[in-house]
Amino acid sequence: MDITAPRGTNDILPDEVGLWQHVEELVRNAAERAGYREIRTPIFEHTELFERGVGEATDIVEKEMYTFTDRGDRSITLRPEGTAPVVRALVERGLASMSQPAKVYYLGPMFRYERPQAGRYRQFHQFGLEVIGAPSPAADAEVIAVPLEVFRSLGIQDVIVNINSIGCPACRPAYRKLLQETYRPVLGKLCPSCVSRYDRNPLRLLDCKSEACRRALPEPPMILDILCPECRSHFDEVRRLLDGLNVEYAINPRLVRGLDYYTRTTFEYNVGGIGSQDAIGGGGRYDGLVEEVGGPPTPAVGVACGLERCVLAMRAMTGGEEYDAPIDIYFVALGEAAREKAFELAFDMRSCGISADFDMLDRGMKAQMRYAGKAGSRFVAIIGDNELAVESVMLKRMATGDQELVRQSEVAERILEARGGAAK
RNA sequence: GUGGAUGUAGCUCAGCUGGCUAGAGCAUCAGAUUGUGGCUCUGAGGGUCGUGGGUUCAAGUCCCAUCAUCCACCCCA
Repeated sequence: MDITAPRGTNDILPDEVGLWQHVEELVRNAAERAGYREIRTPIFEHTELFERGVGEATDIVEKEMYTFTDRGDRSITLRPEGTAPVVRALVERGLASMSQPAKVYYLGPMFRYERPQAGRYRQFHQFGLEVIGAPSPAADAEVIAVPLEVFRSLGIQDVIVNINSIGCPACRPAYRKLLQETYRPVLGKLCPSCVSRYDRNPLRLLDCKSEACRRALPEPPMILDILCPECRSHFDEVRRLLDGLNVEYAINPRLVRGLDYYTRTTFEYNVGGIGSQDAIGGGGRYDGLVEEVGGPPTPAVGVACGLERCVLAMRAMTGGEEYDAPIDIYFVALGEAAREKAFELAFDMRSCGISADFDMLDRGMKAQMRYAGKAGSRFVAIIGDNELAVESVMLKRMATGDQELVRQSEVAERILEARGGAAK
């Protein structure tokens, strides 16, 4: 076997796809219950969108994008995140004429050229929510709280919510300057990446995990202490709303996120048991992004959550198995004429809304029965010369083993009846 | 991009300090009185031992490179 899946990609095989569909369904339910409507944007965009939107100095743009030149000599990039494309789509398609705020959700693959490890892949999936056109703290609080409902419904326990505010263009520059002043004396002791961040984005020094930096860095001033009055009250109000929902969270003044577009609220969800990539989601407010992408000045907030990490967390908690889709009836045919009849009957069943299958390998009865059993078939209909002669079928209920002769014209009715009577 | 570990059938693994035709369990397929699944028994198919070099009379077993996986750093979902 010399042709394999590209590094960092995964195949979701039929045995596990049920779990994924289950997760996706709960995501959609929660989002739509909260008034979000789905939006689907292209998998690739002009590179410039991410350079401007996500930020030139971010790791994502600097070294993680799948960028290529297409045959028309355009620079194209596989989307590394969902927010910039969503904003671009809404701005381009007439955000101004849409009812405000625009509340949308998305669900799909993202691409980042990173070194793969548990919970980190080059093609991965995210779902996200965006509220565009709402300055209110209620939007921040909602966007933080809705994914928590998804996590709960998935059985993911003990999610830690970290929140912070990183200020706005009115108060952040002063904070940056203050940070640079406090760090200047120890510049020589910092790790190389911190030295380079010192000028470009000193906020990032706050969350450096390197031991050396941890020791060298003096206790930094906290931005929460010097937020402008507007940012301060916005943050307090977000907290008050979360308290009202009984959402537990930790205020983490060191929480800085790696995308340049954030303003004010930032937050992250963490869980244990899935390895070092323990952030299952994160987001924040991005009041400047719409304008950056060419729209009118518009406040906005959003979240994004990693589905692979959610699935990992589910498996860590419960095992997350058992999402098979058993079929209703399997036709076991003996002989040429019976096979033809089974084929037709299977299609009859399907047109009645019943899931039905039949053997197409010309196998013996035993093999057909085994296949039906493994497929989780609720009923098996056996057709041989005896049944053909009386236009019937030997209908067997697999769970009990009971069987009886049923006219072919009445099989569908029987199945529907049995299904209606059952729990589901 | 950096460091560490690992890489034998579809899956989980065994294979001692290099030595004959490379094994097990599970899975798959086929049989076990001729028309009946899940249990049991029997048998079969399936591996250029990740790939490419090298050392050696001889390499799955040693060395180098490369690719991949996992873990940590980094970053984030």
